[in-house]
Amino acid sequence: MRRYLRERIESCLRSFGLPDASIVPTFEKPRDPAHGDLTTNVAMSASKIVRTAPAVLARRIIETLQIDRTLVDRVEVAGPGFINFHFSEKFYREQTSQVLSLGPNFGRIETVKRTKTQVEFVSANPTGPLTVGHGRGAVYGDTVARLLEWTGHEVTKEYYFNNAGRQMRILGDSVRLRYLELLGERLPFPEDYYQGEYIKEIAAHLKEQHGDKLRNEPAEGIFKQQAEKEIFDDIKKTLKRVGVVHDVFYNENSLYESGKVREVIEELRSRNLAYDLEGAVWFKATEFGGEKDKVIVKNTGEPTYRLPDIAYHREKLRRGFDLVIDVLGADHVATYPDVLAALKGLGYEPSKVKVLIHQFVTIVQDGEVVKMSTRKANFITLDELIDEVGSDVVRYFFLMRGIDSHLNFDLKLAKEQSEQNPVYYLQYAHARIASIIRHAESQGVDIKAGHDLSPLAEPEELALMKILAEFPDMVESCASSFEPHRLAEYLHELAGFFHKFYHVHRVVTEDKRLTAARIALCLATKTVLANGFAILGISAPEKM
RNA sequence: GCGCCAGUAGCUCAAUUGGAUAGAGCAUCAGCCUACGGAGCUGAGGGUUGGGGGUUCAAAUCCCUCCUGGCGCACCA
Repeated sequence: MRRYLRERIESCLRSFGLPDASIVPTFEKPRDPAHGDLTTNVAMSASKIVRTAPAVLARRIIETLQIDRTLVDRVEVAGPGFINFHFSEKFYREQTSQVLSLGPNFGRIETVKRTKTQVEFVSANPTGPLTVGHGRGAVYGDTVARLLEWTGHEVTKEYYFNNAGRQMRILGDSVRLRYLELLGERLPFPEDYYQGEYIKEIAAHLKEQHGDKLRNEPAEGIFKQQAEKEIFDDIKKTLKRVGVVHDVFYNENSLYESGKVREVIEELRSRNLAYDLEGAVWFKATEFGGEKDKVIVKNTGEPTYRLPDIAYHREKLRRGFDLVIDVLGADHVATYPDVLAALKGLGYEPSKVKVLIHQFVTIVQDGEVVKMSTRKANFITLDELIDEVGSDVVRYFFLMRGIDSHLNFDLKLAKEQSEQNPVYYLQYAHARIASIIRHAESQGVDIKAGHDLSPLAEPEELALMKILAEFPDMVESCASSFEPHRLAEYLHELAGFFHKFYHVHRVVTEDKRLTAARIALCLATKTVLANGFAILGISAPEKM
């Protein structure tokens, strides 16, 4: 509909002698329903170019405008120069029919050429269980991936990790020390080692399998391997519990083994973007507006994290992705400008990389803020959270808010209120519809009969049909702005419109025509709810 | 000191990305069950959008400045 109106108005502007693309009309849904179904401010933004008062220009536009009057009832100029469009009931009935005929695909954009897109998220190294903070990134990244899949992207969900390096060495040694403790040795356990219980469990498994034969094994051998394996298994299991499954696990080590890291250094050197100083290799970040140059290889010969990050992102673009999305926590804000700068320096298009940063989750338990640190193991794990409130609540809770805001997660409250969590408001609407349909069937109503929607004319029915029609635009706009929380809000509103409709009107009555029409409306609502839930990754219960 | 994010109702957060009278959920108060699910519906109170300046037809939204909180500012990841 937006596209149609835009095209009509553009042709109208052309007839006034305005060059193409000098003004692109945009539409929005007015806050106040009295202002119509869609509104445009085109007359206000064009008034300067045409040197005409906005209201006068708006009037000229609607006089010239040629549109299908069976779809649009009324066009009017209002306020300082808005042009408001009031759609016809026929239009909304057609949209609702669309929902029914497209079913689970309503809202999906089918394009001939799908954009090849990668979403990288979670990417926590296997040093411990996922925290609630990881959970936010996991659920958010996954939902962005789902939104993109719905809007013409071919999506690869990727997890980048590193099982080498200092932290993993410490992890292996932590397990070794716990293992030796189990063998009865009394050894000091360093404070900066991994304190969590899970380390002891891994050590216990090793003792079960190998007895005391590992007494003289080095930390980096079997201890580290076992730790990595068990922890990674747990991470994947946890992710799966909240519906997150990655397509690719990309190991940083492969970038060294294939020589990709070395290539990057050499290429940067040959482009005069890297130089040696005090035994280290530096990247000229200042060439790209950075504050200072950055070390990419330490004087020990070891690369900093920056270098493989650059190599990895270069590989992403080489792999042919048109759009690369990185979901990062706020603690990584400082890292990506260097990567983007290096990509540019290497001749790649940095605008293909979109970095989405989510703010931290603050856990509040018993009125106290719990600081999270994997090493100190005083965190609430994502797994524990799922145990407490369930996957649907976890996902919805994380998705309800914009990623820019700090998320205050009062654990006690989440546990106590899980019965009346906002997500139930949505799911209840779905279950209620399912129940109505069961009831209708028991009364002998043919659910699959054709849908003649013309008996629907009550305000609550029209309001419901209107909001159903907005779903595709909503999905598209949430996908392009990477903002799932707006979809969550939309679904909340939709559920509200349904509850109101239900409260005022009885669906199954003696009037067969009306019953059939209202059942169709119910089915359409159920479909849109279910489609929205599918994007958010929450279940659509038939019963609760 | 510098950079990024935020500051909106008692609390947690929205606000169609610059639009018309700033909205929801909890919480508080007052109502609604003889028929399809009351996990619902209706209504009330609650605001100088952190402060101040600016930009324009229009600012919670953009710019400047100050205040407060979070996260960063490694030859850690």
